[in-house]
Amino acid sequence: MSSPTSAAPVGRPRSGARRLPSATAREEILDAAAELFASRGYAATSTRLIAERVGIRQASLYYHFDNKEQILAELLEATVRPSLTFADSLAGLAPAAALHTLIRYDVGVLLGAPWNIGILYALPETASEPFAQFRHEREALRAVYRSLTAAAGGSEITGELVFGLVESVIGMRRDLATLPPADTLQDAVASAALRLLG
Amino acid sequence: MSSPTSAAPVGRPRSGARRLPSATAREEILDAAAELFASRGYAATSTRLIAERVGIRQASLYYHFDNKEQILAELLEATVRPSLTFADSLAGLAPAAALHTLIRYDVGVLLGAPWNIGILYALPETASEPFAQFRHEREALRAVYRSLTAAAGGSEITGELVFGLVESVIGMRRDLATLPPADTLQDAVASAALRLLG
DNA sequence: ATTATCTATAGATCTATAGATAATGC
DNA sequence: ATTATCTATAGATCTATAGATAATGC
Repeated sequence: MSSPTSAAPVGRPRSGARRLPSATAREEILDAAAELFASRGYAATSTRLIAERVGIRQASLYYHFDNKEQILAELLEATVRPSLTFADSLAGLAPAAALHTLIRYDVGVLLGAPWNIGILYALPETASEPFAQFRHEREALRAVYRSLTAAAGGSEITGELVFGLVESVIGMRRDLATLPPADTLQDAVASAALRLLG
Repeated sequence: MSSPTSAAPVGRPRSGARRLPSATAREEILDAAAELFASRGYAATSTRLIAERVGIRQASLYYHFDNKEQILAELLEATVRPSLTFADSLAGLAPAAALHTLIRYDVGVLLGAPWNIGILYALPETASEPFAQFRHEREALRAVYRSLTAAAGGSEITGELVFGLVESVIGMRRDLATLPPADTLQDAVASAALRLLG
C-alpha cells in the first residue's frame, strides 16, 4: 500500500485535521475551492480562504497547483468532461432518443455535483488562456447538442435553445429554495426539449 | 439650461476627454463599468480600471457612487426593471399571448443592452445585501413567468424552464461568434416556449 | 532522499477617505 | 458657495516564491 489513503502519510504533518480523511490533498483543495468559488465567486475567493478550509497554510496550495487559475480550470474540465464522454457513446441511437438520453445524463451531472460548479461556466474569467481546454470541451458538447437537434428535425437556433434549457438547471439549483428530485427534473428537461423540437 | 449636457460644466475640469460627450458622469461610469464587468467579471475589475476608461481618477468615482457594489447594483436593477414593468402591463391578455409578448420583450432587452449585463445575474457576489433589491425584482419577474405558464396549462417545472429558456440568450450572446438578428431570436424563443408548454 | 508541509515575506495590488483645487453660479 | 474633479495616502489585502522543517522510505 503506497496510496494516499494509507495510514501513515508522507511529508511534514499538518497543523489541523483533514477535511475529507479519505481524500488526497489535491482532492481536498478542489472540493474546498469548488464550494467557495460557487458560493462567493472565483475572483472573490482568496487562496488564503481555500487553504483555511482545507486546514493548511496558504503557501502550501502551491505545492499541489501552479496557481489559482489551474484550480478553477481543473474543476471546470472535470464537470464538462463526463457529459462529453457520454455524448460520444451515443453514436448508434436515433437522434431523438440520443438527445433524451444525453439530456438526462447531463442534467444529472449538473445536479449531482457536490457543489453547483456550473455557475462558474458563465464567468468572464474563463475567457483567458488557462481555460482554453475547458472552453474547447464545452463547445464540443454544444456541437453535439446542435447536431442531434438538427438530426431530429430542429432548426439551428433550436439546438442552442436546447443547450440553454439543459444549463438552466444550474440557475434553478442556485435560485430555488427547494428543487424537485433529480430524477423528476432530468425527465422534465429531457421531455421539454423534445416538445421544443415539435 | 442647467442640465448636465449644457456646454459649460460645473466643477473642476477633467484631465482627459469625456467618454460619451452627451452623458452625465454617472452614466459614463455605469457604461464603462458595464463593459468591464461583463467582459472581465465584477471582482476582477478594479475601480482604477473603470476610472481609467471614463477618463477620470480612481478616487473621483466616489463622488458619484458610495462604493463599487453600488455601481453593480444599479446596473443589475436597470436591466431587470424594464421587463418587470412591462410584465405588469400584460394583465388583460390571455396567458399564452401574454407569455409570448413578455418573452419577445424580455429577450429584446437582454439582446439590446449595450453590454451583455445578463452575464452578471449569475454572479455569486449578488447574494449579498446590496443586491437585495435586484434579487427581489428578478424573483418577481420569475414569479410572473411561473404564473403565466401555470395559467397556460404548464406545470411548475415548466415555468422555471421557460424562465431559463429566456435567459439562455445571455449565454448565446456571450458564446456565439455570430448571433441571429434580434427579431428572429425574439420570435424563436417565444415560440419555443409555447411549444414547450405543449 | 523524498515528500508535504511550514514560516516569512516581496511586491503588487485594491478600496475608500482626507483634503486641496479649478471651474461655474449667484 | 457649490460642484466635480484632483493628489496623496492609509490600511488591508492578495498571489506567489524562497527556504526551513518534520515526517516517512530506502
